[in-house]
Amino acid sequence: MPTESGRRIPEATVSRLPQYYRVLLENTGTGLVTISSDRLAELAGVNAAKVRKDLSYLGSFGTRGVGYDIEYLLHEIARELGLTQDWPCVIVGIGNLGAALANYRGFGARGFRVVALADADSSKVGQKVADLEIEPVTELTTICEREKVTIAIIATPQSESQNVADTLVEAGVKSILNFASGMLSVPDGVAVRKVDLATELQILSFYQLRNGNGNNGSANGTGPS
Amino acid sequence: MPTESGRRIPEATVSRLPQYYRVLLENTGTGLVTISSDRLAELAGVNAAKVRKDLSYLGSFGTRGVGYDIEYLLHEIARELGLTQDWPCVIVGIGNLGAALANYRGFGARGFRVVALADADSSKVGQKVADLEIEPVTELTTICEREKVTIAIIATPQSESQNVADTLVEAGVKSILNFASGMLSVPDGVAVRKVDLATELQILSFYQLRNGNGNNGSANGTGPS
DNA sequence: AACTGTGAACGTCTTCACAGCG
DNA sequence: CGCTGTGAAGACGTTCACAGTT
Repeated sequence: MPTESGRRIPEATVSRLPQYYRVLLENTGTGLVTISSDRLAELAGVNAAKVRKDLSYLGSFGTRGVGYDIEYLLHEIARELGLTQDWPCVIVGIGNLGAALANYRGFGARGFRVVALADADSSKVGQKVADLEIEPVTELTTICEREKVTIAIIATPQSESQNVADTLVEAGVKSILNFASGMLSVPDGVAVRKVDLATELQILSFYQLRNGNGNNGSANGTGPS
Repeated sequence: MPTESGRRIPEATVSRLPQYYRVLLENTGTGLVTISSDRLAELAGVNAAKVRKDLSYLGSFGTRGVGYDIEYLLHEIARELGLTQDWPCVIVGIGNLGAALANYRGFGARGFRVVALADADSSKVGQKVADLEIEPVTELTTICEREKVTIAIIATPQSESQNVADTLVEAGVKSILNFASGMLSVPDGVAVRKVDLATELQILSFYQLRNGNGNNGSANGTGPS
């Protein structure tokens, strides 16, 4: 895992930056100019020391005795996460979930525009979902090039997911969000994040058995308050 | 048999058990009776030592020189995860995502039955989705009691999510899968897992910027491959 | 010989506690 | 004084390497 510059940001920190970002966004327009690590921690549901350490990886732009300038911090996090850029996305597999994702307005931060939809089912091809026409998955390479796709969302059945991923990688896509249940093999340099509903439910099931235990998964997760 | 006193299973292990379970399921009916940690690791996309250590927390039921009996292992993992039981689920918030989840056949393991749907929008109440009639969210407490709901899925806008969670907790629900973007405050003893699409995309965006970096997320979390 | 089970080493993440600055 | 930034300690997770078992 090569790191290009001296400033290596731990993975755990990266996965929390979006939470801080959201909290900060919700605090703009409230008249508040600064926010303390304590307050930010409370709103994001984490420990204050963790907030300070996380932010210190981006540089030290808090003011002692005062806190962090909200606007400035937002800007810095956005820059670090690449939210100042436009990332055209394609969704592959327009079933229930794929269609819901296509329509999902809550993709939150701007910059993630769904620019194309693809499906293997020829009876779906040509239909419109969220103002986009579904294209045949056989055209995936062409689509990625035409739309300069950088992020792909796979919402196909698991049986197709590896093939789709291979095609995407071939077409130069470097980031994949995978909703299919299996693991994807991709070359180094391609990032994959997985969202698996069955897995989440099974983990909850475990903690349900062990009740009275406030534990939960942390990775993406939420801590018990 | 190993030390059997403290059977505490690390959280990281719990979050991988569903993956092993899925892989094992896919290997039933292939004539194979046993599987080695090496093979299981390869299929699950993890390190073999990790597989052995993870499974050793459940007890030691591999056979040296041979591997693990697939059927037996499946049974043990299912028992540990509580997949032998029935967990009635309610989905709150039947928008695009909630409806897709209601229709989602891929909830994978049996046992997670969606038994009720609720929404705050009165124009949706009474409509049928996935053969279930949408009920008013004001009835949530009644619904949970009537259906003996153990797991709730929140797919409402963030603004409603905390209220919904409070009601669910009040009604005795101990496990929540949260698709809304914010954090939920819940008492100890209630498990929350969060799935946030915007967060996932933002994390991918980060690694997109730092390209050439072979990093990726693991099951839920973030773990370099 | 093949493979598991596990102590020990190592690396990463979290938390504490306080020095340092405004 | 209030709050950040951070070294150091500790908890947790992963990986190695090999003893032990069939």
